[in-house]
Formats: sequence, structure tokens, C-alpha cells
Amino acid sequence: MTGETARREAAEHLALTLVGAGMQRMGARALAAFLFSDKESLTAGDLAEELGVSAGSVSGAIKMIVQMGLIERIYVAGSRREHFRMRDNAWTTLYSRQHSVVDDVLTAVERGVDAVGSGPAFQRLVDMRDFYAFLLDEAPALVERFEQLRAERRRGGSRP
Amino acid sequence: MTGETARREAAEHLALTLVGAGMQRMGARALAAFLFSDKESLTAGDLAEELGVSAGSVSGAIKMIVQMGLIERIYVAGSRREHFRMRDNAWTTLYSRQHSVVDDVLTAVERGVDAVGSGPAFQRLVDMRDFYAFLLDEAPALVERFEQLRAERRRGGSRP
DNA sequence: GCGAACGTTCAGAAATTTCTGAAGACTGGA
DNA sequence: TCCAGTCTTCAGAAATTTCTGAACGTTCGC
Repeated sequence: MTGETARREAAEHLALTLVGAGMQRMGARALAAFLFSDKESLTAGDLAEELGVSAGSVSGAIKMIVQMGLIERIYVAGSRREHFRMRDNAWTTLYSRQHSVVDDVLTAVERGVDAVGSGPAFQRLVDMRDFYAFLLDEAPALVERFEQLRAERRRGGSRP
Repeated sequence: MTGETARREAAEHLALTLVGAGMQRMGARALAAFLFSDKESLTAGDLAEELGVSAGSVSGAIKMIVQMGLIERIYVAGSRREHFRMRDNAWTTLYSRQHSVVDDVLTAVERGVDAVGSGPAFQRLVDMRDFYAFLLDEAPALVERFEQLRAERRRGGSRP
């Protein structure tokens, strides 16, 4: 166990990287807090304290990560506060959910293919459509392969 | 061939969808213009006119889509202006390039795994790392499969 | 070399996003 | 029913992003 400082820095760094990857700042910081926490679950209050931000910001951030499918509400006996923790298959859920935006793009492209008769535009749009359709098609198998791999890895050794 | 209005609307709609998927507004509009244009290539001036925006905005947008690997400069004999057109394997390039941000995330997570000794945080970070590593691993094969499929399709019939 | 056509850069304006803090709503216990 | 603790909502402040337009480079034809 390397020191608490290293942990904090690593969490901060991951949050910044996620922001670089397109995530909103507060959501990323909250997610990092969940990932790096030693507790099994966190409350909104915990997060506000850990991140040094207002209750309002935390509320928004939690709503966002819940909606992404990364964390879930759990009910802890004897506590009136709402607890949240990382979901078990958070990452595959996120991946699958991302593909609804791919689906939106695909739909928009198909509309374009219909609107354009023939010529260069048609060819370009068909190319784009084909790729997005392919991605959407392959995603489920990819996720399934990962789930399987993980299951095996959990039964057997922890190393590949 | 449905009317010019339908084409414009479809282009606009695709641009908006791409914005929804995280792309910047002007970049998305420019990309849509490239996709839907009847010409083989466009100049910065063409784009400025088509989109009704300043030369400065166009310059920035072009820089961005070039850097994404979606369009390329071509040199047209007899024209002093710089022409751009969609690259042939634009979408697979984009996909591959996206994975450098996945790689950044993976690196940040690995740093987290190192910083955290054991316990819940360790398990969560390992889960995340495994998924991102898996994605990165599978990407090249996915792209190759698509390229192959496309090659076949081009030789044979245009329909699946 | 000169001049004109193009493209790029950058400071600042405009629009948008993000955060806060205060007010209000919900929940469970007494 | 009332109260205290907890969470959510929302208007506005603050920060950030995005776009413009003007000034500056570049390049090509002459």
C-alpha cells in the first residue's frame, strides 16, 4: 500500500483523464471518488466532503453517474442516508449504453442515405452507415466475450 | 433523389446528432457538409459559404477534422485553393484514433491500481482496468474484420 | 519582386456550460 | 402531526467554450 497521497493523486489524475475523454468535470471527480474509496458505499454527504463541493453539485453528479449505469443506490439498514456503490458490471453497462448514441448516429446517417439520390454523397454516406452498423452489430458479442473471460478469470487464477 | 431541402435537413440533423455524441458544433457541421456535398472535394471558401460562417471558424473546423483523420488535403491541378475531401478509410481511422484516449484512461487506471494496496478500491480498479485493456486488445481485430467485410462487399454485390 | 487571392491566428464578444447556495420537498421517528 | 436530517431543484454567478472579424502570413501568377 503506497501512501494516501499517491492514492489521492491517482484519483485526481484519473478524473482529469476522464474529463479529457469527454466526461463532465464533476461527474468524473465523483466517479473517481467511488473507484478509489476504501468504503463499500458512499453517501452524498461523503462525496461532498471528499470533493469539497456543494450538496447541489453532488446531487447532479450522482444523478449523472447513476444514469450512466456506473453506480447504484443501495439501502443500508440503520442508515437514513442514501448509499451508492459501483455496480458490478459497470463497465460493460457503460459500453452498451454508449451504443445508443451510436444508434442515433446510424439513424441520422440512414436518413441521409435516403435523402441523397446517388453520386459521391451517396457513396460516402453508405460507407459511414456500413461502419456504424457493423459496430452496433458486433458490440453484444464483444461484451459477452468479456463477461465470459472475466468469469473464467474469477474462477481460475487472477492473472491472464 | 429527394429534393435539395431534404438533403439539407438531413445534413443538419446529422450534424446535431454528432454534437449530441460529443463533437463540437462547427466541426460537426463541416463534417456533414463534406459528407453530403455533391462535389468530390471542398475548399475552405466553399465551406464558409455553405455553412454561412466566418473564414476563421472554417479554418478551425478543418484543422479539427483533419486531425481526427476524417478528411485530407488534396492538390487539385489548376486551382490555387486548398481542397479537402473525405478520406477513404475515414471511419476505421477515427475508431482507431479514439482508442488513444482509451489508452490514456487505461494508463491512469493502472496508476491507480499501483497506488492502492488492496481492499475494495483495488478490486474496483482492477475490474475497470481489465475492461479497458480488453477493449484496447480487441479493437484492431474488429477493425480488420470490417475492412475485410467491406472489401468483399465491394467485389461482390453491394447488398449484404 | 508585386499584387491579389487565400488561409491562419488571435483578442475579445457572445453563448453555453458548470457550480453554488438558498429554498423547498421528502422521509422516518417520536 | 411535527421535527430533524437528507436530498433535490433552480436562479444566478462564475468559468469555459465557441465564434467572429480584422490583422497578418503565404503563395502563385505575372
